[in-house]
Amino acid sequence: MNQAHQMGFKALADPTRRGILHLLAQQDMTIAEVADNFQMTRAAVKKHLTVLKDGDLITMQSVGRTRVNTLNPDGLKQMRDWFAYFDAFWDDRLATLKSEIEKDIK
Amino acid sequence: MNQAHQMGFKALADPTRRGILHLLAQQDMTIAEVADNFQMTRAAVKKHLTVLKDGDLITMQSVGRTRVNTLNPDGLKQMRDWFAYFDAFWDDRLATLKSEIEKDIK
DNA sequence: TATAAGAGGTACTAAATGGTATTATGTCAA
DNA sequence: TTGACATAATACCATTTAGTACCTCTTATA
Repeated sequence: MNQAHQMGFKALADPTRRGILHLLAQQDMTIAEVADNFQMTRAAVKKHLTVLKDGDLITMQSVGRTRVNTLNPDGLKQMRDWFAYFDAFWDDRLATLKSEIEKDIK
Repeated sequence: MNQAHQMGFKALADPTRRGILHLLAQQDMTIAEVADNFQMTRAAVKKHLTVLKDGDLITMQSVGRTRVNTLNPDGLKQMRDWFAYFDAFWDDRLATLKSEIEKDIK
């Protein structure tokens, strides 16, 4: 359950990888095309893509001799859903009520 | 902008820290109380709390000789909102449409 | 008031993990 | 077969994590 989020959150913890996700949100890209958008070697970019794949945030598909990387909406959605645990706090009125109750208890 | 998320995502990348957030969602806790819920030293837990604070996910308030840690809903909300960038993908119909269009292009 | 105990803060260290570059090897289409 | 693309292995350096030890500050009490 919570363990499923570990790879995903680790993948999101790097700014380069979040940048890659933004790129792939625009269009699918090969490794070389992704690498063109960053000042680092293709090998380094490839490892970031592997981390994103392990985090289930993208998928890879071989097309001829290239490999196309595609955003995985399901994986991203699962990450977003982790925050649902805190839904009770989003509503300011509920949060205020909660803190008032806690004050009374003390 | 995006930089603001860096500390937050780094804070969420650790399972212990996510566990701490779940604890604090139940009730505010001192450092010692948080540490009682994990099999690691108080010093280690304290460091995790500092990371969470730097990520704006919790707040700390000194009360006498104790320090009370409180969940920061605003910080969590900002993290969740990062995913809004991908809103176009949540809707399965849009995603399907997108992939169909791409097929046509190829 | 003096002092001991409790809570927290920090510096230092060691181990583990992560990021990148380099180099070498493999694969496939023109 | 050549060149573009991809993968694998290695090495080096930076960062992260957790533990130990010692420090300050607050509170309680002899």
